[in-house]
Amino acid sequence: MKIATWNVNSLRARADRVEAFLERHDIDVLAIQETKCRDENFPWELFERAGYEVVHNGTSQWNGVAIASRVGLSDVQRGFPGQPHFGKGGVDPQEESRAIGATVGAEAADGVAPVRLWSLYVPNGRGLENEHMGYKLEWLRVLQEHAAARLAEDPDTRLALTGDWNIAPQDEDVWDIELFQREGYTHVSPPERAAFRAFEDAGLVDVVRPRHPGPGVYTYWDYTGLAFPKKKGMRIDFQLCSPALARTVTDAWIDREERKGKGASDHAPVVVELG
DNA sequence: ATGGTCGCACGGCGA
Repeated sequence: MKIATWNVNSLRARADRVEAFLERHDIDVLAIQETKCRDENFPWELFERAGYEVVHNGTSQWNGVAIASRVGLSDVQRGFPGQPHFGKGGVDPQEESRAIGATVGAEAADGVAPVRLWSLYVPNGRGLENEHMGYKLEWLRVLQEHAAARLAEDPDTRLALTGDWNIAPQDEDVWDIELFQREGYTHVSPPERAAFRAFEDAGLVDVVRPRHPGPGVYTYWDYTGLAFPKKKGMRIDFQLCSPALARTVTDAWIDREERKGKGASDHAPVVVELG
């Protein structure tokens, strides 16, 4: 079973690319971030045509997460328990469309057991002193508690937290760490990295890094300033797997080719294969 | 080349 996660930066703008990606790599399950649409604008027919069930959490033109599967899709959760809300200046806090969970793989033809999968779009943080940063850290804290509790109640759980984490956990995960530290950039700050490490401390495993160690291995390149050809990228998209699931991973990789050419998302898909 | 990159509510904001 092949599971991919991909921040598509608008599903409608990327519809042809998404369809071609699913076919090219024979993807069974796709966790999508930044659909950038509400349900009424969601391209349902794309997935129907391609033979996938799909579920979506999209409440505005921002954010939006989805899971598409051709091997079963059940027990959908829109948002995780206690997911923090955000309102500018604390006014009218809303739950943003940044998380959707579902069980996939119950109908896997290869006999692979079901997986509890989350498609996550972690808040950006925007600046070290910005109110979005506190929101980001709290959002991650509650998500980590949820994942750790699931692992504690069932150490054999097959859980995957996938998506755009908006954190570069290691110095080698950005093209110039000295620049990032000098300028006080987000994504590399100690509190953000501690928030990410807490997931690893709970037992979740980045199954891609051991197979594709850095430096220079990225999942995101800014649209501006020719960042992609200049190799100025960041590794911020991850598939974190519970120990029981990580043990069954047979391959994992980043589809850097997908970042090439006209009409690419600024993120590359991250693919994991389970045996 | 006085810009520079995309996406979304068409235009200022988010990344």
